[in-house]
Amino acid sequence: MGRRVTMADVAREANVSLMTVSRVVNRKEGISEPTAQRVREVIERLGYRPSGIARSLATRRTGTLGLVVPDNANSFFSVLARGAEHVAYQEGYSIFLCNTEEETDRELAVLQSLEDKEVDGIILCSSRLGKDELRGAVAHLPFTVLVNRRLDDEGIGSVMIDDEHSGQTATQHLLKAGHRAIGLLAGPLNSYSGQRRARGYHTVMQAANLEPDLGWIVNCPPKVEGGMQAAHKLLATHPEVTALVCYNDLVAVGALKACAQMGLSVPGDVAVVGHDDIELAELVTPALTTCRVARYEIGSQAVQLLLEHISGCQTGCEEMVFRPELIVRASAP
Amino acid sequence: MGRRVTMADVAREANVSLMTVSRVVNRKEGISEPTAQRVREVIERLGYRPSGIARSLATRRTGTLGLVVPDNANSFFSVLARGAEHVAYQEGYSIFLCNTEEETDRELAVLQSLEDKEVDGIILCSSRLGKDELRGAVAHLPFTVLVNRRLDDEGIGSVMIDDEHSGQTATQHLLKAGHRAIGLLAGPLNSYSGQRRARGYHTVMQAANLEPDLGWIVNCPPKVEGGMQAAHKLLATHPEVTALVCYNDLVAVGALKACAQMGLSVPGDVAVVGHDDIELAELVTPALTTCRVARYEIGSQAVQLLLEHISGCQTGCEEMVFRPELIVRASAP
DNA sequence: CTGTTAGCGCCTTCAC
DNA sequence: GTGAAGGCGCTAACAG
Repeated sequence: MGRRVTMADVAREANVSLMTVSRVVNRKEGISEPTAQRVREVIERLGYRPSGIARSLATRRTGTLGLVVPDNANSFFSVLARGAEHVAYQEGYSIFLCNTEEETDRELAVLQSLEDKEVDGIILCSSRLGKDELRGAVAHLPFTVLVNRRLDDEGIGSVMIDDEHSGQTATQHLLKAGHRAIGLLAGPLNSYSGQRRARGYHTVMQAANLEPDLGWIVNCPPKVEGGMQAAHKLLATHPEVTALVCYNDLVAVGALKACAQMGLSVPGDVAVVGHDDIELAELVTPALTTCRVARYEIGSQAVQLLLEHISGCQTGCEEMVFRPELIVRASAP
Repeated sequence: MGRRVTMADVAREANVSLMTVSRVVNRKEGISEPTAQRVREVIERLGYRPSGIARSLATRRTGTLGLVVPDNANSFFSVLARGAEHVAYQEGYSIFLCNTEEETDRELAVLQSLEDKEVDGIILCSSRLGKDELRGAVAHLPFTVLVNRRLDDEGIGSVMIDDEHSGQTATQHLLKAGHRAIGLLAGPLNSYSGQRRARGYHTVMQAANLEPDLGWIVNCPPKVEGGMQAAHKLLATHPEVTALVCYNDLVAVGALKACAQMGLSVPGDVAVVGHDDIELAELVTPALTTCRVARYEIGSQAVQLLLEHISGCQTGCEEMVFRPELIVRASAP
C-alpha cells in the first residue's frame, strides 16, 4: 500500500508552494490561470485527493452531522433520515446515523461519540433523556436541533410535531362519528409526544363531558406487537369501548390484528385511528385512518435549520412546528 | 465559545508531559498508578475529551465506516442499516449513511466523499456501477464489502443473496400449485439481483417444458406504484396468466392492488409471490407468500466481515451467501 | 499573485 | 516510568 499522495508531492512536482496548491484545490481566487492549470494537471496525474481529516483539523470543521434516532428500522425514522440526508448531501455534508434503541445509556453514548468525532451539528430525535442530562449532553456541540422536544437554551433549535393537536383531531373525529367510549393506546409512558397526544385526547373528552375510564388508557411499546397486546387487554376488559386512538400506525396495526383475533370487525365494532401515516397505513386492511406527519420534510427542515445556524446566517428561526393532517380511510370513516 | 480543552492543558495542570496524558487516555501500560490517578482526576475536572480528528490524523484510522444504499426509506435497506449499525456500535465504529437514489452519478459522488472522509471501510449495497467504474471507485479504500455484487479483486468482500435460488423456489412453488402461465414482474432492468432471480425463473420454467410468453415478463421500478402499473399492463394484455413472481414485496403489493382494481381475486384468480419479507408482507391482505431475506443479518455480517479485514485478522472468508427462505402465506398457498 | 511561518491536537520513536 | 522532538496533511495569517 503505497504512501498516500500529499499536497507536498503536488507542490514539488508543480514547482509551487503548498499554499498555491491549497488555493487551487479550494478554488480560492488570486491564482493565475496558467499556474492553476499546471497544478490541476499535476493533481490529476498524481491522483491527489485532499485529506478531509487534515483539513478538518486545520479548519475545525468536519462537514459531518450526527443524526440520532431511536430505530432506523422504524419507517418513521428511516424516512426522516432520508429527508435529512437529502439536504445534507446537497450542501456537501455527510451524516452519521446512530440508533439509540430507546435506551438512555446508549443515547448518551452515541452523543458522546458524535462529539468525539467533532460533528458540526446534531439532530436528535425523540430523546428519552431528562432535561439536565440532555442539556449536558449537547452542551459542547456547536448547534443541535431537537426533533419533537424543546429546550429553551441558546444554540438549540427544535422541529416540533403538534402532537396535542393530533390527539385532539383524532379524538374529535371519532366523537363526531358518534363514539363515546374511546380508548387510548398511548405508547411508551416516557414518550413526550405520547404525553402530548394524550393531553389532546383528554382535552377533547373533557370538553365533551366524557370522563374516560382509567382502563380505557393503556401504554404500550410503539410496535405492532405492543399494540396488539395492549388492544387485546383493553378490549377484553372494557368491551364498552368502540373506538381506539393509537400512538402510531404500528400500534394501530397491532390493534387491527387484535380485533381480527377477537372477532371484532373494524370499523363496525371498533374504529381505529393511527398516527404518522407510514406506507403501511394505506396498505393494510382496512386502510388506516391516521394523522399524517410529514416525516421526510421534518428531516430535511431539521438539517436546513441546522445548516443555517452553522453557517451563521441566522434567520431568527429556532423553532418550527409541523401540524399533522387527518387522513380519513376505512378504519374510522 | 471557550477554547477547547486540549491534552496540553491537562498535561500542564497535572505536571506531567503530553505523553503521559496520552498514555493514560489510551490505557497503555507503563504508568504508575498514582500518576495515572492524578491525570484522570485532572481530565475529569477540566472536562477533557480527546479530539477524534487529531487522533485520526496521527493514526490514519478514523473509526468510521461508510454504508451506501439506494434508499434508506426502503425498508429492506433501513433494516440492513440497522443491523450494520448494531455491530459497528458494539465495535466502536460510527457509520456514514449515504443514499444513491439508484443514480450512478450520485453513487460515484458519495463514494468519493467517503474516501475524502477517510472511512476505514465501506459497505456498498446494490451498486449500479459497471465493473470498471466500481473497481476504480473503491480502489483507494482499505477494504470494501459489496452486498449482492461480486468483484474478484483483492480487498473486496461480498455478502450475497442467493437470488437465483429464490427465483427457482418461488417459481417452483407456483408450479407445484398447478400454475402454468406464470408471469414475472422483474424489477429494474439493470438490477443484478433482478437478473439472477429472472434466471432462476427461466431455469425452472424450462425444466418444466414451459416456454414463457415474452409478454409475461415485465420490468418495473421496485416500488408499489411500479408493481401496480406493471401488473396492470401484464394482466390486461395476458389474461391467461394465473400467477406472478415479483421482484420484491413492494412490487408484489402493487400487484395486489392492481388485482383488486381489476376485480381479480388473490389467490383465486392470480397467485402472487413477493421477495424479501419486509414487515408489510404479513400485514397486507392477503398476506404475502414471499422469500424471506435476512436483511438485518446481512447488514451485521457485512460489518463483521469488514471489521475482520480492517483489524487484519483474516479469517480467509471473503464471501458469504444468504439463501432466502420461502414463507408461505395466503397470497400463494 | 505567490510563498513563509505557525499551528490544528495527537501519536510514534526514541532517549533518559 | 516518563519526557522531548518530530510529524500526520492541511490552512490561516501574514509577508513580499
